[in-house]
Amino acid sequence: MPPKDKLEKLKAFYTQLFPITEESWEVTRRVLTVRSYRKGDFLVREGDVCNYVSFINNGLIRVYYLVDGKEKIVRFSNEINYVSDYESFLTRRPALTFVQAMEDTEVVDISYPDLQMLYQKVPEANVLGRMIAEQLFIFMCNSNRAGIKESISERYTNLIAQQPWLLQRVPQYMIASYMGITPEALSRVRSRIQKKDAVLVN
Amino acid sequence: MPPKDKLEKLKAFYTQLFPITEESWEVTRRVLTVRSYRKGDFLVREGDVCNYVSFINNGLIRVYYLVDGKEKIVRFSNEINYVSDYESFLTRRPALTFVQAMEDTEVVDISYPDLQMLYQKVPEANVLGRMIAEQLFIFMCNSNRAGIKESISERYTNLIAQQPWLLQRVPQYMIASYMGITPEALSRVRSRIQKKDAVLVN
DNA sequence: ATCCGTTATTGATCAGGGTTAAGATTTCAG
DNA sequence: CTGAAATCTTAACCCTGATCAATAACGGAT
Repeated sequence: MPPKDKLEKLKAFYTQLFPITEESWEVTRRVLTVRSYRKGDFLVREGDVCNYVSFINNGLIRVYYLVDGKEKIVRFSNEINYVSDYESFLTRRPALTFVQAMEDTEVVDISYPDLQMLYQKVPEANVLGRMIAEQLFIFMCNSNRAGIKESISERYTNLIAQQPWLLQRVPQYMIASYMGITPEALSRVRSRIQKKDAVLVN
Repeated sequence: MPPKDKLEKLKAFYTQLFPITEESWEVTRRVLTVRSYRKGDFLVREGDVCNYVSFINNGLIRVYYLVDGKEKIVRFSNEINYVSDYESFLTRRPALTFVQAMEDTEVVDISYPDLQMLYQKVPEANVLGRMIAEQLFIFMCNSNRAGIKESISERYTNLIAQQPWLLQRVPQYMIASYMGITPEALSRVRSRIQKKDAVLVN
């Protein structure tokens, strides 16, 4: 069982979503594992069946597809968030993504069998599992909509407005990949934005 | 309370996901409503807060964004599936989509407050709610991946392989919209595919 | 059968992002 | 501080799908 101080963030995350009784929490604690990754380590590789859902205590992780030798990033997850190839985790089929630490990262994770056990033994687990799936769904709706309704320069400005830490912690060519364009295209977009800003200032 | 025969498909859908006790089902039945839409009717309009999740007994429904006066279809749902602006439903914020019947359609729906009541009173409801959110998530992963990994002609051939009924029930310009391209572009893709097929036959 | 509105096809041109290549800038280990 | 690797920028050209426009095919109503 992991030490209490490593679980504080996770417990706060939970209780903010749904009140959990002390007994339920004690049952849950027993199946949690603290794990550390170094920058560059893989949590999941394409072809693995993803066996864990990981709550990030600190650090930064990216999820990407490899298409014709090129990385197509689909998600960045940082501290106080979950990360997983949740699709592979749920379906028990080989992952089609890579999940990689971009910084030294500490996570608290739970295995698939342990989570199924919790779903049976701890009633609140189902509520939490439902809410987490719902939040994932809402997040995906948002990023889908960004792809459909926004121009590339709008997407970029919105992205850095919503997740300003990306600019500090993620190289631009990965932000480009996340936006579905090449680094060159993003560079052009940025210079256009800068020129427009300059005009507005004058 | 709706007549039993209108709920058979829904009950079969549920029990296949998770066994539900007769008592729980009786509680659930009481809050279900059968509703009919004519071709062209809207279940949700942009700006409405979506108040229902609807299970489709029969018919066909599309969900789309309106961008610069143009419809961008994001989902087709047919019988034995759910439809809703689930994002608006969950967040209780105005919908950003339109949800419209493409054929005369009969649904069984549940309102937001009734579903919250079920989540509190009927333990299985949380399991079902979790599983439905998980399935939605998996579905979105799949369509995201199609957009990322597949060429347009691959997407088209996969689409009609996976959902052949689309071809019969949906005009091509809407399939194009669903694929994120113009009707003209889809028409050209189709003619290219046909030529290739012809070559293979000879 | 005919008409009209809808849907599908085809062609010409255009625009935006991809590709390639070169150079500039930043980062960081030694 | 220095040099190498990684990252970012800029420019030229290319290619795919968008746009615009005209025509053809289809489908339902009379």
